[in-house]
Amino acid sequence: MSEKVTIYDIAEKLNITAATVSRALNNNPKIKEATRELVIKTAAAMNYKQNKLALALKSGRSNNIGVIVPRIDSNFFASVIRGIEEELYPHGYQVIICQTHESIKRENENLHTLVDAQVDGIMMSVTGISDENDSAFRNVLEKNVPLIFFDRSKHIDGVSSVTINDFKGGYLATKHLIDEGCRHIAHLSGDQSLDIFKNRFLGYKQALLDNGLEFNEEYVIYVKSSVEAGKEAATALLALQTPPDAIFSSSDFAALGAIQELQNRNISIPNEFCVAGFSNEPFTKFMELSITSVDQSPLEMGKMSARVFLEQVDKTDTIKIEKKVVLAPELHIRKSSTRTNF
Amino acid sequence: MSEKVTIYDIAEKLNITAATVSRALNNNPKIKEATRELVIKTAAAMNYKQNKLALALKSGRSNNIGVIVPRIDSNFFASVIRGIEEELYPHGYQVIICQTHESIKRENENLHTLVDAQVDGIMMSVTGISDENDSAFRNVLEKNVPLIFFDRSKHIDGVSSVTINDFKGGYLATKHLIDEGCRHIAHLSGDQSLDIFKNRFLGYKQALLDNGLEFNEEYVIYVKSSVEAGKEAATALLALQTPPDAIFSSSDFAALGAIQELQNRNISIPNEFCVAGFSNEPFTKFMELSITSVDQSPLEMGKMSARVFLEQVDKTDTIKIEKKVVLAPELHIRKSSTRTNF
DNA sequence: AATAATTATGTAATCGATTACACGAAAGTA
DNA sequence: TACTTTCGTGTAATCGATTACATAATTATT
Repeated sequence: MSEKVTIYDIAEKLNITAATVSRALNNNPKIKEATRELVIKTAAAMNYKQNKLALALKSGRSNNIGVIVPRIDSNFFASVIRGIEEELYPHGYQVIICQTHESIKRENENLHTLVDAQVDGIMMSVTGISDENDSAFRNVLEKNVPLIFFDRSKHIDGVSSVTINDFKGGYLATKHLIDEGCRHIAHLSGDQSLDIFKNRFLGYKQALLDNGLEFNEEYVIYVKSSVEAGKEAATALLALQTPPDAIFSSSDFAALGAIQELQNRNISIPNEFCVAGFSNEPFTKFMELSITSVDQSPLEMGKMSARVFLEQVDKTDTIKIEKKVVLAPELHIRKSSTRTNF
Repeated sequence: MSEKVTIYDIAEKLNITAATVSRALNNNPKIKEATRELVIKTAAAMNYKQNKLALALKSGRSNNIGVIVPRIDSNFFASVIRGIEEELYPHGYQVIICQTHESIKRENENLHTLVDAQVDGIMMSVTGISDENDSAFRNVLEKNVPLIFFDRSKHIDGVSSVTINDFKGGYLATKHLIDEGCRHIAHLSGDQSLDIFKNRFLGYKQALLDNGLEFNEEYVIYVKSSVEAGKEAATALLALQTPPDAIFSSSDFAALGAIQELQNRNISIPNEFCVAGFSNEPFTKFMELSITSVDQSPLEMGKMSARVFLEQVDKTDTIKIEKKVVLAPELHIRKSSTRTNF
């Protein structure tokens, strides 16, 4: 019942060769129409299924693509993957997922494993901890496997990327807080080895300067993306001689933590204090005190990454294409920063 | 630079045959120690990488497993996948993900594609819309591919499953609402073709009966898992002659919608009305009015599914193993249902 | 020293599909 | 009729690794 039917079985039954069967099934124009029909009919009758592994070995293409993310159970990464899968599904690619848990070692292992498995492309969000050793990336490129960074990117020749304009995102959020009347705006940033955090920070800074506000080193705190870290940061900021009256956080989770801490101290949001986050996590709009946040359009980012991959694959691999797509961030203004509503 | 090194290249360089190289690399005991060392050293020097596709073709095992879920961008499914990936990583399996978007057609396509790609196992959460045609599942089993259902399961011979005790989850949540003094408890259920919803419903019903409360057909509403559906359901319930004083929802999203609707009508939670949800989505504990919910331990569910798979793979495939693992649900009691705190 | 037993390696088939090349048959041309 | 094209199919190599079987080389046994 479970015996596999091969083109040889079909060939034997029809008294022809496997080559003819193969050609008939692949719509090779050199095959007589009658033969083609007969083969196709017989193949269907015998429940023939092409052996993808044999095809992969012969062609060197596995029809799999690999996706590497820090972790999959975050709404952002899961949404990007959703976008990738949906865009690639009609093209017959399967998506293999790998998690790094922010470990460089794991990232390198995943890169090697994917190359060894002969995936046709790799899309990834790099892990934070900077590593001078680019050998794993180089290995990918040397094997001519298209590599695309999304969101968290690195500057490596030959690698395309799909990111959002984090500078603009930081700028928009900060400008909005200024417009709401905040004058002492603090910033929760993240791992500075990642461009995304550096750029959000720079956008924040520029918005301050463009609007005649002083940039204050003390107002910048580097945190992990967690509720707890946000609480601690808020505590630290409130202990300053001149505490801020707003926070722009590079992480929605840290923003939530800060809000919780502020509320514990009976500081009224948004009247006394405004908060804006980044990523537009689903919970930001669910909260009773909904949280203003910068949307990164993860679904679109995933689809775009997939499209960039499709453009690169099958191209004459002599010409290296390096495409940089930058998506526009979108500020979602909500209660945590809307004084005009009150 | 990117030419692939094969065992033939190594063999040629050492003036031996590929068979010897293969045996040396696979620690075959029949190989002279000196030869083995020489081969291994040379392989490393030449930067040899085993061609996984060739191995897969020869062995019939791809070292890939497939995971099919309705969608990946839900915290629950993403967490299960995380668990699967983490458990399988040390064993060298790669995880291919597929989404059905609740479409039977898509589910069947995914099943066939995965079988065609010769995955070594499939783990999935079935899609709701019931389908009498089990041929896609049968195809998987006929090909001797281990199949494991998690969370949303179906009764099919030869298929193992990892679920939680949904009956108990429904019972616990309802009992808790009763203990808080609620006497008219409504229930938001889901697609009745899925066991998970039926069982949560049955648990709810049994808790009512065990505690001398009447089961009222009018109090049961079938909703989609969305905020909007929860709002509509709450509206409908409040329009009843005797409106309920509590809701046990099979979905956290619907529970949230109901809460929002109740708050809009200035109904005080939990004093006048209690609400409990299901799934323990991250946002339930983030809310200012945190939501009581039943936890399904998705990470553990994923890991357990992976373990069941590992037990089944490599077993003499004459003996069909069918394992049913039922995890215990855990009720997380929060503000939305805790009158004693007030 | 002759034979048996053991050990290490080579030969060739296999997994299933694709495809360059060869060749016979049919059709077209002079 | 004889010769060139065209068409359809067969032959056999290939992708890269594994492995049953055969054989050569070495060691053990009497």
